[in-house]
Parts: sequence; structure tokens; C-alpha cells
Amino acid sequence: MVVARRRSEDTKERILQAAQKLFAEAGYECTTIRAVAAEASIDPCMVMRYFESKEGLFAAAASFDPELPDFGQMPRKDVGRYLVQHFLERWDEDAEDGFNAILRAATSNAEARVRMRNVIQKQLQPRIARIIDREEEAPLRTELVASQLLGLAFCRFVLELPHLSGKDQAPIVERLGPIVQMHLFDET
Amino acid sequence: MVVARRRSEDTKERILQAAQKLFAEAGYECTTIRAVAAEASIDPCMVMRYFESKEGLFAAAASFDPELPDFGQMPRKDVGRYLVQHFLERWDEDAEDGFNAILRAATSNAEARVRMRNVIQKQLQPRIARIIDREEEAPLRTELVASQLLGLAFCRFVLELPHLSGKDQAPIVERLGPIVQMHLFDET
DNA sequence: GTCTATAATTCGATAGAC
DNA sequence: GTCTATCGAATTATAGAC
Repeated sequence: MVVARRRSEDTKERILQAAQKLFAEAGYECTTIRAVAAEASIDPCMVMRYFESKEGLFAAAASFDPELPDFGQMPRKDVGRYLVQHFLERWDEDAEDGFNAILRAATSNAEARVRMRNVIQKQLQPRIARIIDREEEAPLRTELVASQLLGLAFCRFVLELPHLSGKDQAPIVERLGPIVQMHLFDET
Repeated sequence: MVVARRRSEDTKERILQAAQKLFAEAGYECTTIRAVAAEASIDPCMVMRYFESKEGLFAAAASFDPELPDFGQMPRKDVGRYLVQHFLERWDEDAEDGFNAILRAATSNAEARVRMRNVIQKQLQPRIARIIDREEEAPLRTELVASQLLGLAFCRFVLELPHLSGKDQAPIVERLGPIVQMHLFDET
């Protein structure tokens, strides 16, 4: 029994990882349950059994938690660079979360958009509100930061522009850190 | 005969506009030929007759020419703001071009990605090369500008974040103009 | 828990009448 | 030039055997 239970949990985990990979590569519509099952080397019916529907699979696979620390104690001048570096690190270890899946699916899937807005407004915004001078500007400044970070993600993962897709994150942090700093504080 | 020919050209134009609208709203896969035909109030077969395939329809409908002027004669300090304002104006008159269609389709359609990269590398880059000090930095600086502008487009049209989706373009130009200026010249 | 078989849609694309 | 009818393929989802 223990063996069987372990095996089924392994199966569920394999399905989730396969789904994340394919959703991230091809978006929501192009990813089929059959392809996910093939990637996980199991029967398509198992996917339905564990997640009920394609929407349920996406909801389970495409989650993204940026795991932002409270940068309230951080030197103010470092916040911009820290933000760029932190998101780059989180994105590049894309096997662990579903950011790429959400990014690809956002253009055609409402649930993906909700999740992305939630990360911006519920996680990023309150942390930004705590470090800027005028707290009431937090919604605007958060969106400005998001526009630069999401633009980077779009150019890096979707368009794969050469200078923004490099494995070496340092030059990107060096360039975009001051930019994010501007969005936050109007100074570098 | 003249009447018939006029009518058929009207039909083709109606199909193109319907296709642009639906591709822009739902991306490539979610948009069906049947839906385009319904939007244009004609038979689905007419779409195939005029454009041969769904790919042909997309290729005809999803074109985007930013119509960038040569800003070589422009005061250097105005280039950043001009770029933001120009693209905002081009995007918001979205009935005339297919930028939104390309943006939505880029995450799942290779042809859309090619077109977007072409705009960046063949149109934006040479114009940027002409105004910056070190011409060899043009590819990098062009991608940085593109990352901010596409991030704005993503937040404005896909995520519809409140402060970046407003009809009034002036506050966005005021905020992002200096940012693009930084990407171009490392100073505001 | 796993898989075979299949139902029920929906899609892009084609053939042919008018 | 326009429309009816339909094909073949692919999809999600279900029913049921082992």
C-alpha cells in the first residue's frame, strides 16, 4: 500500500512538472493533455483523474510565488538592483515554479492574468509601499517596476533577444538595477 | 461587374479588420476562422478563399509598421519622451495596425515573434545607432529600450494595470520618457 | 491505480452547387 | 463571388475493464 501510494504521488508530481514545462513552452491552448501525459510517460486519463480538467491542471501547475523578502531593512540604494537580480534568479530556476507558464498563458488565459496581477498588487506593492517616501505612490511605482521587469521577461523568454537572454545575469542587473531604482525613487 | 468587384474588396477588408480584432483579443490559437467570418458577417469559406489558410490570414492581418521617423535631427534630450509617446499613439490607434495581434500571438506563434524582432532590429536599432555616441552599443541599447516599451505594452494591453492603461498618455510619457532616455544615453 | 475504447465537440480545409 | 455540405483530424472528457 505504501508503495502504491508513493508511486501515485510520484505520478502526480511528474504530471505537474511536465505540465509546467509544456505550458511554459507553448502557452495554454497549444498545450494538450495528451502531450503532458506523453511528457510524463503516463496515460492521458491519469491527468484527468488527478486534476479533473485542463483548467484544473493549469491552476495547479502555473503557480508563481516570487518569495520576496522584506527589503525594508535593506540600504535604499540597493533595492533596485536587488529586485532585478532576485527575479532573474527566480525565473531562471524555472523548473521550480510556473512563472514562464503564466507569462506565456497570460495573453490568452484570464486565470493567468489574475495570478500575475495578484503577484504585482498583493506581494510586490505592499513591500514597495514600505520603502518609498510617499506611500500613496506605491500603486503607480509598483506598476512602473512591473513594466520594466515584465518587459525584461518578455524579451528574455519569449523574444529571446540576444543581449537580454544571456546566461550571465550580472550585466542585466547592472543595467536595469538603476532603472528600477528610478521607478522607485526618481533617482539612481 | 464593378459593383461585384467593389463588394469583394470590401469583403476582404472586412475579413482583415475582423481578423485583426480577434487575433488582438485572443491570440493566434484561440482565434478561429469561423469566428473571424462571423465577426465579418460572411461565410467561413470566404476567409479560406481569400487567404488560403489560417496562417495566411494571420500573416496578412498581423502586420505592424511603427513608422518611425529619423530622429537624428531631434534634440537629444527629447528622444526618450518622443519614443514613448510615438509608440503609445501607434498602439492606441490599434484598428489601423496589428501590433496587438502580434503581441498576443507572440507567446505561441513563431511568425509573430519574427515580426516583432524585425521591428526591433531592423527599424528601431538603426535609428538608435545614429543618435548614440558609441554606435557599437546600439544592439544592447535597442533591446533595453524594447524591454521597457514592450513591458509597458504588456501591462497596458494584456494585464490592464490601472495606472498604465489610462487613456491619458501624458503621465506615462512623463514617467517613462526619462527611463528610455537612460537606456539610450545613461542620463536623463 | 492504470489503461482501452469511445463519446461529443470543434477545428481547418475541401468539393461542388448556384 | 458566395454559400451548403462535409471530410478528416484533433481535442477534452467519460465509461468501464483489468
